[in-house]
Amino acid sequence: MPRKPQYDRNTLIQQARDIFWRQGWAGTSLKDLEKALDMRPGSFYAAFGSKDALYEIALDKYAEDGAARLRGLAEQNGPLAALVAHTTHVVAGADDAMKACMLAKTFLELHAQGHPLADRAAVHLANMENLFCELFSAAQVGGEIAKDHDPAQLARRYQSDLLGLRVSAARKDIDADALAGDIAAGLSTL
Amino acid sequence: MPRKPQYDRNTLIQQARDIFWRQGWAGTSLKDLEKALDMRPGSFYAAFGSKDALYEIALDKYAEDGAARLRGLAEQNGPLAALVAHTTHVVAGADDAMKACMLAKTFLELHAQGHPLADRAAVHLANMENLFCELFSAAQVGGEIAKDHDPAQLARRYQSDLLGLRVSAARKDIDADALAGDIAAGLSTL
DNA sequence: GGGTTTATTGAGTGATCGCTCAAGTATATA
DNA sequence: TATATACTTGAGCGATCACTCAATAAACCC
Repeated sequence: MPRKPQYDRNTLIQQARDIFWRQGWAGTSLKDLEKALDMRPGSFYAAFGSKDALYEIALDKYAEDGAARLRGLAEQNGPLAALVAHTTHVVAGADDAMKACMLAKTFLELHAQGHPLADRAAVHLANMENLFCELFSAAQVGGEIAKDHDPAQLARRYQSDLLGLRVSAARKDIDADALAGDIAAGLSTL
Repeated sequence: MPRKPQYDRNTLIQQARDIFWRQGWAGTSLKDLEKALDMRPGSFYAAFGSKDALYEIALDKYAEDGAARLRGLAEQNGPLAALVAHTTHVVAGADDAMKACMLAKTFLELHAQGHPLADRAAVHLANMENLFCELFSAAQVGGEIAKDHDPAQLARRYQSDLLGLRVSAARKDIDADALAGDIAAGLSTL
């Protein structure tokens, strides 16, 4: 009976994630999305419901992919090496505007308006901080870092450092690799 | 002959700076400004020319006031103590959304659009980084920190840490004072 | 192939955006 | 008090915003 959609939903979500990530919430119009996804308004709203709904899907995908990637690194190379590798990886992309964290950008843009997406971004940030905490704990258990540190404190500080790095990395007058190296070096002295 | 304006221009700029700082560029409509400044459109455009022009004035004031404050701290307490005090001061305000740096918020929001205000914010960030560099240099000359550091590297790292701190401080689930303490403590071990 | 179901199209909705301008008002000098 | 010179007002401009919906086209089952 039915007719199947022409598009691949997952691809569309990835494209939407990238354009939202780069341009932000207010900076991305429906015209931008229609152009990037090659969809007409009717199809768009049939598929996703609203701009906000798609943003939420894209934000969730961003957070899930990031966490999954770090978990994969930890399984392969151990917790501390994963954190070190993660530090340099997050600023390795080509697009400057996408070096900054989408969660941070979303939170900063929408927090003052009380927008639900800001709360959701904050939850994702907290989850990521918890993952960092787990990895620091595991690194302690494995003897990679000294026992006299509080993993939660290390996680809070590391996430803050990462956010700063990723804001700085979006600037073209900052040597992001050197800055990432400084932060990664700090991890190795724990 | 003429008639003097009812408002105090400097006060208006401060109010505009605060609302832009909190709500961002796209998040602040002319209606918001008219309400906050108690001005009708005609007066607004006679006084400032455009929303962008006022944002630029507000951004410049933000940057100048911040730099002047830090310079004052350095003259009173010396360069290193100034940096330590600055760290805790920037996250001491009451409004969460104004704990994040206005320069960073502006840059992140407008960079991808190629908006001139993003470039201006980046210049202000670079100027602030240079001021940090001067203070680290002075701290070295004064023997407050070891000689084997590169002041420019310290400045880059410190600014990045500050930006991360100020993003984190906007979240209500983060202990900003503790995080600021961690960063300030790091300064004292140099 | 006929009938059903769903995807797709694109003109068009009301609301809001930043902004203009002619008319009115207040203050200074003469 | 008369006149000149601003400042202030607010209705309303065209453009763009996110979004809707009736009409059309395509793919499936029988």
